[in-house]
Amino acid sequence: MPRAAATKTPTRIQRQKTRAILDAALDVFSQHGFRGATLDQIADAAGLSKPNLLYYFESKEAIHRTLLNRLLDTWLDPLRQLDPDGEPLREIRAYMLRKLEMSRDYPRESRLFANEMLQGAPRISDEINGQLKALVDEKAKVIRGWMQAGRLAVADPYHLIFSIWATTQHYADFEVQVRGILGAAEDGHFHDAAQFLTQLYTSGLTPPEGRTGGPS
Amino acid sequence: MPRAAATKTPTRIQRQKTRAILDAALDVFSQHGFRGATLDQIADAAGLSKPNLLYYFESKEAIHRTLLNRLLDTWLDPLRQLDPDGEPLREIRAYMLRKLEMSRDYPRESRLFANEMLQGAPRISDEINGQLKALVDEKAKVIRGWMQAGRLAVADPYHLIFSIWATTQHYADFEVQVRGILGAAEDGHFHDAAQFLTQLYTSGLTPPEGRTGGPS
DNA sequence: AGTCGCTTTGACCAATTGGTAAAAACCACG
DNA sequence: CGTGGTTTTTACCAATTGGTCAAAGCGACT
Repeated sequence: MPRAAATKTPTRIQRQKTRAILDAALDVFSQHGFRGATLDQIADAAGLSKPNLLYYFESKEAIHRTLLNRLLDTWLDPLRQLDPDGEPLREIRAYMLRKLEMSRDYPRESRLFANEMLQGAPRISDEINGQLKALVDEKAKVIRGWMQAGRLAVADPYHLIFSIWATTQHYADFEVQVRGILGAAEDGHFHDAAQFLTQLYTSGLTPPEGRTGGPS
Repeated sequence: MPRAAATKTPTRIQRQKTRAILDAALDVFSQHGFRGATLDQIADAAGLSKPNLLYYFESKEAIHRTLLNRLLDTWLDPLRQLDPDGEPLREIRAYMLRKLEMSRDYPRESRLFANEMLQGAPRISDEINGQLKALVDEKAKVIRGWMQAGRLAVADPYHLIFSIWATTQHYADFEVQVRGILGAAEDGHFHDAAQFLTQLYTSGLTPPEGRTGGPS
């Protein structure tokens, strides 16, 4: 029984079922939050009986914890890729677009995260005050460096990052609202969003006049 | 018994208790969502017994419905105030600031709304496709008018509105995250946010060159 | 074919959940 | 100070919830 910390080699069935469970759980948790989700719902969605589900995961919380842990890694990746040696404006825009793509490709993950935040991040606050804060601090420093070098309009780098998070995740988290107002679109309006946000951040961050640092 | 549609004059006690219940319910629902909230939690927070609570409201859903109805009204107010006859850039900025103030002063309402969206808006989709859409359509047309008159940089007005919603509500909905990264501040960093967003939208929406419409 | 370990099931539990019924307590008003 | 309506409590309920347990089923390998 895999219930006590991975027994050596996970069987093919084990990997397969675990994946099905996590996928189903992502559906349910991202929609209803931790408290609002039930094991029966998850088991149903995964095509298993509840006891069978609990054969693969110790508890409801264990499933949720697993999801959150996996999430944070991929979630922070776009920011990690922000290159201190790149061209500032291009880097910011590319970061924003990567986040937007994440919202498009992983909306459930975005909503899972949002749900956790709304609840006061009871099971993820450590990571927020740890990993996440550290990474944001680091990148904020990079951005501030660019600004001080005159290669980017001066603005608070933290709030800049927040605004990128907010605007991009909005299309996943508030998808229903967007669809309600703009109607259903094949790509969920991500193309238009990308264009709008590119423009907003381009004109919002282009430095006023002469470039200090760049080549010619 | 007030349980069957308001009996004429609501007693002082009735008004008082109903308010306490709604306030407590706002706390609980905004944190845990509809499914995740329990009547016991709400009753506790309101300082009542569960049966006593159910003396004032028919059901859990009735409480939630009441909250959502009241919410939508105040929620759309900032947008309603957007004045077609005002100075475009000032109007947009003022709207953004009003929304930001709402996030600061009514964070629970913001989270209640967010929770409902995350769940797919099962009990509010009518209003979204009705009232909300109508208002947004109307104001988007106003904004597009400003853009076509050269009084505002050209951009998709819908996505502009979405970005304002996203950036401002972020400070309420993701408050834990903001606090985790920036530390606790008296005003929850709303001053800095206001400054950043003002700058972003000002430079992002200022029309490129000659003003067409305005007085000299 | 047998068997050993992995997987699944059915029956079950205690706690919690939304909600009810009726009696008791309270309160304003004549 | 009593009385009629309002408010609150006590005692319940059936359904759902997260979770357990032992028995049954299954599958790969000898």
